[in-house]
Amino acid sequence: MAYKSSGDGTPALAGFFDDLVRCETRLYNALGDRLRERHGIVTSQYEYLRRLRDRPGARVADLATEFAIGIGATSKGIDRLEKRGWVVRRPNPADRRSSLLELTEAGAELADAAAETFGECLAELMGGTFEGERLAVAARAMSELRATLERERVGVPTG
Amino acid sequence: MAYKSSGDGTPALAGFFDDLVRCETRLYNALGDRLRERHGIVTSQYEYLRRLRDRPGARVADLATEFAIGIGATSKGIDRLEKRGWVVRRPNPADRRSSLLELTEAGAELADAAAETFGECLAELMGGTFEGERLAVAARAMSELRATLERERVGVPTG
DNA sequence: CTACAGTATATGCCGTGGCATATAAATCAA
DNA sequence: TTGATTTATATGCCACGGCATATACTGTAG
Repeated sequence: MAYKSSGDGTPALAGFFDDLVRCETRLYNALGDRLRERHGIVTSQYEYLRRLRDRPGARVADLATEFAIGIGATSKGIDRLEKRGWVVRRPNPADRRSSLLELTEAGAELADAAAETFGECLAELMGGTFEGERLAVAARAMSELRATLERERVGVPTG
Repeated sequence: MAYKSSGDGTPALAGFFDDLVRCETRLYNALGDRLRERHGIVTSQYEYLRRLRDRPGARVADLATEFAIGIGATSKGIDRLEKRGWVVRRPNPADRRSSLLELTEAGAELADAAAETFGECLAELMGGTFEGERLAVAARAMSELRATLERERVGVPTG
């Protein structure tokens, strides 16, 4: 009878969600502060760059699906990176409606430098609390939750 | 030598952070969809209402600190709830610069109804993956990480 | 009491995302 | 082929948060 699923407001799940949101907010803010001061980008931009560095040739829709944000927002996000000279849209030979996205040389260099900052900062922020067994357990849980949410297409914005 | 703290990009922490952000985004979106259709509010507004229901008399700055968002944003968020008749700013007898925030009767009813929706939805979304021991372990980890981040005032916006 | 530093909040401008819609291209039906 | 439908993206309008600043008030030094 532990962990009732309703009626009592599922306090365990609600508490977990609350902690999840607060951790995400603070980490995202803190990483953004550091990335901004060192590289002039924010966390969401770092995520685009890293994704395109690791797997070039993605389409706008691929990024939108992965980040669970809208396609319009993704298109505008790529516009901003393109204007700054870090990303290029190359024609997609298989489908002229879409483009294949790639980092420019400057974009690749920025992605590498920002990844270094990102890793350092994350280690500073979480290294003390999260290491070894605790990190492994929490990471596995979040990974499986993520897989479930993605499989069921939970929380995908409209456009 | 496991879990190096830099150079290799701290893959374990980076992967965990990535999963954390994706889970948060999808859950926040999905809860917002449901709350919007049933009650005409979004997740962030639910969070204000629940907080004020559970602990009335908070000031704007108290909410900003708890949610790790700016004071300006919090003030505007409360404006919107006040315009809809769910929250009132009462004069603070101890300090005329600030107000004490309370739910109206309509606000309290909404908070209760929305909490029911919120709990149900969360159970649908996470109940399968997260129960029993796994939930307990992940919840403890996130709770301690949150406590650390709050203690060290990580990721607090400027204004 | 007065001046001044500090605090709490409100407001303006900007960037970013959601949603609706527009446009172009691919796909399908006949 | 032609027209209808679907798909992929771009764009416009709105809501919301960050940051800078303005305003009102508090506390303190003299």
